[in-house]
Amino acid sequence: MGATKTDHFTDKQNAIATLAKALGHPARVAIVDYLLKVDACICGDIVNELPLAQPTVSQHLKELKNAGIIKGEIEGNTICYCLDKNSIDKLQSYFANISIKLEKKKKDCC
Amino acid sequence: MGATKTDHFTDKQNAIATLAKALGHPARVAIVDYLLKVDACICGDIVNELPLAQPTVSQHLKELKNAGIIKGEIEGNTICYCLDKNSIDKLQSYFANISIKLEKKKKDCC
DNA sequence: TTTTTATATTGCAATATTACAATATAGATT
DNA sequence: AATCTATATTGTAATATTGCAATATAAAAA
Repeated sequence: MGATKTDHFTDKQNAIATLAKALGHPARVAIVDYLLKVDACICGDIVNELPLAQPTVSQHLKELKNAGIIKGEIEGNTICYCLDKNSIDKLQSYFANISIKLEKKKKDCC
Repeated sequence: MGATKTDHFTDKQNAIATLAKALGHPARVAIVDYLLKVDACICGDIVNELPLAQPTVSQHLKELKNAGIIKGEIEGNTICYCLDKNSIDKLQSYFANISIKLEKKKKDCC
């Protein structure tokens, strides 16, 4: 017990959950916001932007990368991290679809 | 250590993280999918739809409710759970906004 | 009123996450 | 080559999450 029962759900459900989970921490949302704000890929100063120690930031970046929210390559002693539009679009369309279905429904009982 | 440093981030970042975190588990995504599929609010049979024990499902429902993804009221020995369109829309517009900004960018270095 | 039915709560064990100090790594600079 | 700089990894402690058995709760049905 304690481990998520991933194999009992559909691939799509797991995929959405993985992406959502990656953004389920304010530091990682902040990283995404920062990547958008600077409008660039090379963000060597991201550690200075967050109220967290360098290893912690590195760990959060790793999780975002593992989940597919960002992609990045090592370039010497700097890093090139970019948002992966494909993943963002997956989330966007998932929620847009829900929203549309809720709009049609209107049986607003709660 | 171990606790999330919530107070170091903006309210919006925390709000998005809370909503995303709630959907960061496939069982909770499955619950959302099911609420959409049945197109109704009263979903007493949700326990039978998931590969999890009743207390576990109850706990996931509680987390979805705490995060604001669903709203619900107790009605006798059945439950009326609905998706909260407001929360879904928050997520949808957050990701739509990111997507639009990424579209404009085009400096696809990674 | 007793029983049934459906959901919630409690308690607990297994696992995962969060955070950081210390250290490693590797390209850039001198 | 030695040093600097930026990021990654390791190890570890604190906390959170996941899952379920056992139990509680409360309205409905008998």
